[in-house]
Amino acid sequence: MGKNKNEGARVVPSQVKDPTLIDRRRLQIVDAAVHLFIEKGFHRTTTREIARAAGISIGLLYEYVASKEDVLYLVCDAIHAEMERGVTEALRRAARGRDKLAAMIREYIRVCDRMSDHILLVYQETRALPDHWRNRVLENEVRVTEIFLSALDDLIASGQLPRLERKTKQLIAHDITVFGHMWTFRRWFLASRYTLEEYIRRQTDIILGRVLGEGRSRRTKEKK
Amino acid sequence: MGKNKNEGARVVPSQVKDPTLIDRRRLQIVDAAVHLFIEKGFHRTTTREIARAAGISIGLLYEYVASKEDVLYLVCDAIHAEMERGVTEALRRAARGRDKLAAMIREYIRVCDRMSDHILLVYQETRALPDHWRNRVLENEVRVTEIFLSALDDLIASGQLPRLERKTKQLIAHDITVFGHMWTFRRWFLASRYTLEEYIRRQTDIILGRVLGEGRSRRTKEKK
DNA sequence: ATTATCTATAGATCTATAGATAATGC
DNA sequence: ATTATCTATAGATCTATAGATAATGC
Repeated sequence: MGKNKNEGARVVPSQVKDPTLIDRRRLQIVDAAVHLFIEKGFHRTTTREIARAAGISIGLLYEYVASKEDVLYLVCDAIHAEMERGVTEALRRAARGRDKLAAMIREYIRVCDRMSDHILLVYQETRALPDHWRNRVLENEVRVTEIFLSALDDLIASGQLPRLERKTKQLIAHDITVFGHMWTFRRWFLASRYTLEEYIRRQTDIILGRVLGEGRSRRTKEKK
Repeated sequence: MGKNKNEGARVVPSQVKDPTLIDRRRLQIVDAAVHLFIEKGFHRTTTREIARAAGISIGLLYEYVASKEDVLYLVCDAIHAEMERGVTEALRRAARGRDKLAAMIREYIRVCDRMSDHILLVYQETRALPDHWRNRVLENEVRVTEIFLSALDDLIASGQLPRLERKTKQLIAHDITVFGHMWTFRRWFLASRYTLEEYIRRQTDIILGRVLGEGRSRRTKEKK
C-alpha cells in the first residue's frame, strides 16, 4: 500500500523536516490505519490505536499529520495510488490478445476483487473528509474512469470498436468502473451466487450488448 | 418518511407500552434523525441533537430506542419502506404503455433521483449498524432488486422479452438497481454532464444492448 | 543547536441512565 | 397506580498539545 509517491504525501503538512522520514513514517501510519479502518471504520478507530499499530507514540503521530482526517486522506490517497497502478498494469496485460475490451474489463474487475475492502472503505468513509480533501479524492476517482475512456478511444482508433459519441464512451467508462465496485459493495449477495469469472463474463456481455441486444453472439446463447 | 408500518417498528424494543404512541414518537425521531444524518453523518450527530430536533428530551429518546444504533436502523428501515413504495408505484405507472422495461427503468431511476440523499445515507452508514441489523438492511436492499426480477419474469411471460437464464435475469435486476444508485453516488460527476433523462436513456440503451450490440436500433444511432 | 520522539494530560465531548415529576385512566 | 416524560449527571472516551527527553549532525 502506498509504496509510490502520491499526491497526499506532498499536500498534507508535517512538522518533521526530513522528507525521507516523512515518507517512511507515513507509510507505517497509513498501513496501520488502513487495517483499522477496514476493521472498525474511521470513527470507531482512535488516534491512539493508529499510533500504537504504527509503532509510534500518539505525540509523534501528530508531528506527521494535523488531524485524524489527515490520516483518512492519506489512506484514501494511498488506495487510489494502488488502484491506479493496478488498473494501469491490468490494461497493459489486457493489451495483448484480441477481444481487448473484454480482457480489459476482466483484468480490471480482478483488481477490484483483490482490493475489495479498500474500495469499500473509500465508498464509506469519503464523506468524513473535509471538503477540500473530499474533492481531491473524487478527482482521483475520476482518474481511474479516464483510464478506461482513453482505452476505449484506442480501441475505436484501431477499429476494434465502432465510433461512439463522446458521452456514450464516457458513460460506458463509468459503468465499467462501477461494475467493478459493485462486485465489492454487493459482494454479500453476488459472491455466493456467481464466481468471480462468471460475474465478469456476464457483466462483459451486458456492456457488449450481447444479452438483450438484437444480434446475440453464440458465446452467450441462453438456455431456457 | 416512514409513514407506513415497517419491520423496524416491530423489532426494535421500546420501554413505552402504547403502540400508537411508539409509532408517533418514532416518526418524529426518524424524521429528525434522517435530516441530521444526511447533513452531518451518523457519527457526528449526537443523541441530544436528535432528541432536540425531534422535540423530545434525551431521556425520552431512550424510552423509544435502546441505543443510537437503534435510531440508525429505524432510519434505514424507513428509507427502504419509502423506496419500496416508490418503486412499486413506479412500476405500476410503467405497466401501461409498451416498451415496458424501458419505462420501468425510467420510473425507477426517477425515484432514485428523488431519494438521492437517502440512498447515499444507507450506502455510507450501513456499516455502523450492529451485525443483526445490517443483515436486515441488506435483506431489504435485495427486496427492491427482487421487484425488478419478478417484473422481468412478467415481461418474459408476456413475450416482451426473450427467455433468459435465471442468473442472467438476476444480474440484470441488480444492474438496474445499481444504475439507479450510481446516479446518486456519482452525482458529483454525472449531474453536471448528463440530464436525468439523458442518463436514463443512455443507461437503458446499455441494458437493452443497443449500444455495442451488433443489432443497433435507429433510436440510438451514433453520430461521429 | 536542531530535529525527532515520548509521556502525561487538559479540555471537550457524548452516550446512556437514575431519579424526580407530570399526565393519564381506573 | 401506571405510564410517559424531563432534568441532571455519572462515567467513559477521545483528540490534540505542552513540555520533557533522546538522537543527530555540525
